[in-house]
Amino acid sequence: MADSARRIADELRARIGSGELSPGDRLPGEPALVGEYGVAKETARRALTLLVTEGLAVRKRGSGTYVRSFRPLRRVANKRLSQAGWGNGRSIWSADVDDRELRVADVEVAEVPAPERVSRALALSEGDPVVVRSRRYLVDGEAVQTATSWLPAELVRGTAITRPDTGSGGIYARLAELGLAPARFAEELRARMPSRAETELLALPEATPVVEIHRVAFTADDLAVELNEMLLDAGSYVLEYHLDSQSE
Amino acid sequence: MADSARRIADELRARIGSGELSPGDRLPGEPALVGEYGVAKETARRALTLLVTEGLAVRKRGSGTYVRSFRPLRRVANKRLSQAGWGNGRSIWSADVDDRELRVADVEVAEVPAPERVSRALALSEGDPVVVRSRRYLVDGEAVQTATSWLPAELVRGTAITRPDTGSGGIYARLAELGLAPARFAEELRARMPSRAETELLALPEATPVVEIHRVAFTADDLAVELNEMLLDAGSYVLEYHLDSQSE
DNA sequence: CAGTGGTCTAGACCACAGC
DNA sequence: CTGTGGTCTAGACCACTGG
Repeated sequence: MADSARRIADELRARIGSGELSPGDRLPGEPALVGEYGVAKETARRALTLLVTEGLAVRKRGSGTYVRSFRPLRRVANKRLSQAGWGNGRSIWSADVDDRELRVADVEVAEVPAPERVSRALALSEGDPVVVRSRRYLVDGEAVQTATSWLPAELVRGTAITRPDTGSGGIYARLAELGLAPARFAEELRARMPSRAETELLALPEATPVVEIHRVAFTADDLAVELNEMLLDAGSYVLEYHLDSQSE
Repeated sequence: MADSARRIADELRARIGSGELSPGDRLPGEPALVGEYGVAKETARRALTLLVTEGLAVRKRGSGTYVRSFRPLRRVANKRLSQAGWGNGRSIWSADVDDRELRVADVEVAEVPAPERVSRALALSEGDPVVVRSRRYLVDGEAVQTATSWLPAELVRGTAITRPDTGSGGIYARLAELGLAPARFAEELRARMPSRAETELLALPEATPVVEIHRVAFTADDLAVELNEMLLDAGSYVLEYHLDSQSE
């Protein structure tokens, strides 16, 4: 009788793995498990919680618990290289490549003193003025990513970068016009569980990690011109990188 | 009285955020919370569970619940570029850069028919023979990563690649000797919650995501010579990539 | 409206850590 | 041994979903 919750979860997991239960299907509910296995409601609940924390199921209040589906977007960090000779035999995760479109929402712009981590990344002094641009990206009306860009205010003041609509080509086109075209990027990634606030911001299902990406853009002269802090719903993305050799 | 668990978690989270409780500190236990807040033990437990699922705390059976610490390794995907002019103002997450050493353990080698996803990635036919090399990486005796490499058996049969010890320089040096030096890599990443088996394999704390990396190595002639499937403890890593321009 | 998940209580017994 | 977390029960009430 020990570990009833685990045992029930194991059986349900096996039914998911075997394909008997497909993504989107409704799992047996709490009352059903109470009946089938003769356990208390809280125990049935715990069994379902195990699946939820493994990312295998999502709960829908008032409706049921469902097998989760995974339909990621593909984020290609370096688009140029990706068009070259990589067609040999790739694509491990199939992704709805480009049917769905990223839409930008909730753009906000402000000028503030640089927080410590930002001044460090941009090689400024703490408190130096920076322009902050934050926005969210939606797919099919659902938030999948937030992004906040920080740029040295001295460099971009008076340009379209300080306005919500940066015009055709976006920030990087404007930087290029200033003679500050980004030539290199450094990305740092981390995956972790979201805070409560982040869970609400991205409307994340339970047990969904986030990927935090910090990207610094450098000009050809190695001047740091932008720090972009992104937060991605890990369940919505496959990230792709293409690297030249000597890479390990 | 509504949402007691959430309220208690909020207070504890604030005490962690303010620095009153530091990484490694012991949180008030379940009995303590029962006393302080006048709730049932299960409710106190739920409060702590909230922090655990946010990755802010870890439970130690028979001992207590502790504020979690985050001391990641830095995995630099392209080492060569990283030594160049990136010193301008980097390093958003401080990481114990290179004090700690990755140690390889549990190396296993076998020759098997290629599973579907492997044959696809390597542009083989399903069932074609492949050499599989799997191993785990330990830091301070703790598993932080597993890796499984798949190589076309026709290419590498009879070489050191089919032996546990591949010799100096590893797989890539041996491939180079065969005229199959990797010139490019394609990496695909995904972050997700681990299965139970993966949790045990990597001895993961609760609420720790994993990062799954699939990397295909190509020769200069665009021949796919290796698929490496890696699984990283997300709490142990910061991933770093360096990209040239046109990268978005 | 009935059925679902969401939260909570008060109690029980167990397994493990550390003194 | 005592205190900690780990699991479970039996019941209660609430909030939301969908027909």
